[in-house]
Amino acid sequence: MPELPEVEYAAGILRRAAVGRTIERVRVLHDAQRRHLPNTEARRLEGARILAVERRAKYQLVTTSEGILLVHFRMNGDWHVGRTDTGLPPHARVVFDLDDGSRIALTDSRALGSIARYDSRDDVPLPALGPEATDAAFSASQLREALRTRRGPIKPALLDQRIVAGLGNIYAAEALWNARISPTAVANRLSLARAARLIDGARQALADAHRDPGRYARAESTERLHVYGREGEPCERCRVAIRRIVQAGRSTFYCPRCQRV
DNA sequence: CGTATCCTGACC
DNA sequence: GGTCAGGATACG
Repeated sequence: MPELPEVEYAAGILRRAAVGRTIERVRVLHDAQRRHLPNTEARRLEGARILAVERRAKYQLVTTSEGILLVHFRMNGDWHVGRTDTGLPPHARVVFDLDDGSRIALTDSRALGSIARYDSRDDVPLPALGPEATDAAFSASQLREALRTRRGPIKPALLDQRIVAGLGNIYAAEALWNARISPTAVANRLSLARAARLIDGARQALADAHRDPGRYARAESTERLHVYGREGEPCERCRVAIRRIVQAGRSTFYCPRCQRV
């Protein structure tokens, strides 16, 4: 489920459901999760009050009276909000029962996501992150500077959160289609004009998603995507067949005609 | 830079 | 049975 717009949406769900509440019970239901949040850590959270929920890139930071939780959904994570008197949702990995009878569960079929607790904000091991694509201060010259040492293709560089925070595999492809730039273009040879187009393209892709946050949960999942998952379909702009290639082990979809190197 | 890895599930 | 999946990281 999660790229940045989905994480933003999920963080809002969590904030509304949990801020101001006290955690009564924590269960960690999967070995992979237990590595991030051992039972001793989980127990420390019982009785903690949830004070704030913030998002940075695809991370969620949950401030509690007993430390900070660093949450990452990875490929499949999501929050499920329900009641403590009902059954657990499928793939519930970490479950928080709150004092108002509500229940927050991290659901994550692949169990690649994580929740970890740290004593204070300074202890949270957030990696180096570039500016958010949606940050109005993020400029073409900044992007060029960040790409200065990248001699490889632009698309894998866009997935590097140190360059731009928040773009994932889908929106990186969509951003490049919007900007009419080939995913194989050499990153550090991007002109200033193309860097500007790419930022606009990324903002457009994220804005399109923002208008429709629950999209991935529904059947028409790729309905509003221009290239992702559309191998063989005609490009909306030029009708040439969308192509799929693999870069850095990930699928890249693009139009070979209107996305030029 | 690319590749393997952490996991499970869906699909061929 | 094999392949693929929206992420990030440790490695070579």
